[in-house]
Amino acid sequence: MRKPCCDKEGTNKGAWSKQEDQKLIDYIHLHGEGCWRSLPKAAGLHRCGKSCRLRWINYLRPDIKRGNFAPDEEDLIIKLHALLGNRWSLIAGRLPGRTDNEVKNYWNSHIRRKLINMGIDPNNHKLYQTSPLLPHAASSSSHHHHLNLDLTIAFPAHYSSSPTFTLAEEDDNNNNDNPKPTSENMDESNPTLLLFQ
DNA sequence: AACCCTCGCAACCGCCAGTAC
DNA sequence: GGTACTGGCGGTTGCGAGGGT
Repeated sequence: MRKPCCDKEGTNKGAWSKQEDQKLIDYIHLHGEGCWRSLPKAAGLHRCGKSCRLRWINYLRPDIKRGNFAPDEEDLIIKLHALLGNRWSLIAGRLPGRTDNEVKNYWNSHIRRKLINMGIDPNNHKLYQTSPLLPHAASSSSHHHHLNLDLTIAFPAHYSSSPTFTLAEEDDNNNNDNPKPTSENMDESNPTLLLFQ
């Protein structure tokens, strides 16, 4: 049988040093990604393979876009989250240069709070029935999420500033863990999902 | 100046599906 | 066919920075 990916004894943990980063970068430039189990030893790193993978994927990869999220990126995250839920890797896959960890962190630290302040429940993207912040939200919510009859856009009316897009092409190619909504499985409160059939 | 609190982010942990043995 | 390992994912934690008192 194979050996475990790493023995926890004798491995560094916590923040990466510049030297460790450089060793990892140099090794991957020479040998490419993959085989994370054997990489630490081969690269001279006292790290778990998993830790190396994470460091590379989330921080060292040359194609990573760093810095603030643009408004359209934020918009897209909100929309994708409304469709996919907390499937950060899928969401990040649609934002070039962004990692799932970054998207997840940005959601939890910025967007989530922003939606709450707008009176929107970040879990289901519906307006709160009763909001301490927006006392009038209860009356307006019944209009918003039950009467979204705009079939050209797949999101609730409170996301109206956003551009339209479709997931259809990827679903056709590979994606069976994101089954297309059907009249059987769709949420009746969200009629717009029918667009993806 | 010192202390406390909050926030953002990097990194870890545990779980799971796929797959090698 | 069963077991163990790998790679990937989402949830969570912990630390450092910055702001407030």
